[in-house]
Amino acid sequence: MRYSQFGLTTLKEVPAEAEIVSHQLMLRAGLIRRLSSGLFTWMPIGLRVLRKVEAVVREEMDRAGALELLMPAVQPAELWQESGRWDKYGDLLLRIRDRHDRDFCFGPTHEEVITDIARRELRSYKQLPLNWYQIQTKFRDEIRPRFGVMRSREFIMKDAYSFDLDEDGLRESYAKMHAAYSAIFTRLGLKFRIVDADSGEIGGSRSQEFHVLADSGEDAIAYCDDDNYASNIETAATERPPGDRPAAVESLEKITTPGVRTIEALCESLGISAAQTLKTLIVNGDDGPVALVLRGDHELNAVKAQKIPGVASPLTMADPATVRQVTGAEPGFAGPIGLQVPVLYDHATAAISDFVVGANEVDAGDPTPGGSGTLSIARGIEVGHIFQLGTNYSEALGAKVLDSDGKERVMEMGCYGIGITRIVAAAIEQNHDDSGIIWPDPLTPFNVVIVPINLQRSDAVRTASEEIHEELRNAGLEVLFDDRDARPGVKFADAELIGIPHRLVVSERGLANGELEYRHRRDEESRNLKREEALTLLIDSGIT
RNA sequence: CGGGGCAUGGCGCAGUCUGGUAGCGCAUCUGCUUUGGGAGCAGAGGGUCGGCGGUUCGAAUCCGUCUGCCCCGACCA
Repeated sequence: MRYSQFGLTTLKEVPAEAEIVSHQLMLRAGLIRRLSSGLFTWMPIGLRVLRKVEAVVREEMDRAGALELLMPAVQPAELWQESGRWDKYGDLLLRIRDRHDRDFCFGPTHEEVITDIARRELRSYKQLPLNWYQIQTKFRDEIRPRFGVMRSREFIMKDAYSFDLDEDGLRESYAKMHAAYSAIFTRLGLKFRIVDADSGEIGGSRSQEFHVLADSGEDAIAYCDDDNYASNIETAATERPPGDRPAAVESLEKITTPGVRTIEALCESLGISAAQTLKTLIVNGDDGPVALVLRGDHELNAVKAQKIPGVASPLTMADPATVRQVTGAEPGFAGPIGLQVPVLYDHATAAISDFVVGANEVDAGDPTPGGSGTLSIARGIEVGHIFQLGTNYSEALGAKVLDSDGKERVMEMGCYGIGITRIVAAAIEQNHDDSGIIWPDPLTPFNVVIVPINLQRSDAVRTASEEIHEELRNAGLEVLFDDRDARPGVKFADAELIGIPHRLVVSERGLANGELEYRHRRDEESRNLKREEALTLLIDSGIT
């Protein structure tokens, strides 16, 4: 591709609307342009990346035996009423009315449609197991779209739905998708974690999320490299539990928990449930710090908390130094015992006894965060989610098959999503430097960029550049040939901004020695290589 | 939806408080020079200052109203 004919415009300055680095770089490198809040156009260079993601996903889904289909983006209200979600889904659902006053929605997900297909198409257990998937544009009317394509309203998702005769089958289908997802994110060159998640409103028994690790991630996840433990840090708010507090049966006892800073880790190491612990949060109050004590499996509700007299509004957490001063311990080991500041207990704590709390002590042997064998907290971007749905939808819509005994059985369903558009942003969050994007090979819009020096004046450079362009293309590489009449600095800067992994500089100086200058986007220095050596390096590098 | 902010040429901004013929940088176009890290000189084009209404001799500027966008929160692939 000739740069002069590619219509690519890059931005030198950072657009004011972009908060996080991936959003900034996607705008600057010309991958996307915003149309309206949460709506983006994928420009040619961005679309190339998007297609790469799709291709990998498609290949691995096909390999796992899933079958691609394409469902309508617009769905009739009746199906959603049948599943009960027309009323339950809320404002996230974009509702549309047609000229006959019939209600539709722009699909935010496709459980209803696929279940409808299944009940029409599937009659016998012999047709199972079956896994249908599609790569589709979804719409969720997000309350607050932000971070560019990371949380947009319109987005592209790969969603798959498995159908099995029984739970064993479902577990097998689920395991296959688990493996396929791992393969996909590995192939895309992304650092990711699989975390146990709450299955949320969709329901079902088992659910795991695939998170690409990035500081800007919206979810906090706790993980341990040693035992593959990982979990999303999630929340639930409750009413005051009924009944009286059971009498304590154990006496106060001090337990040492080196390196254990989170409730999850605590429960794991002690073999208890989070509901049997209390956590103590130090927040800023109107007159100095205040301690808030919650049940360990609960999350602080900031809106409620800041309405409490004495608690500063808006709610802010005390900084680590204050926590140390108030509790005499590192953050993570705070407890309500013996504190000299006001201590407020959430009503849910009133109903439990024999609980575990922080003792405001620090263990000398605390390993550093991220050290091997200890729990770490990272931020992650959720790019995939797999669920064992069970019979929620098949039951509601009556999706049944006959088993080998000729009896009707409601099918067991699983559903499996991957945020295609979000992956592009996540990949950039993980792969960039001060100059711009650094594409992993599987995602890059072009494998190699040719930067000729003095193209307009040097016949030697022009001839050589054209030949190299041709040769690399014939070898199956995607080549961006920067044939613009621009100064070298401009071309270098753009090549780095848009993140092409391999760069070849063609200059008179080099050609005189039969050499090209090669530099990988991650390299500090460039290398002068004999022309054939350079081309062979690219062609043989397996980047096609 | 609650709280905060912004809206001036394609992008980034000044001008608004204190009303008086709209400006800067980048980008774009033309010519000449230049060509290994975002060139120089000369010239050019491009803005009903988000919309509507009001105050005023006069409004980007003051008042009202609507719309859009961004940030914080609940929600979420």
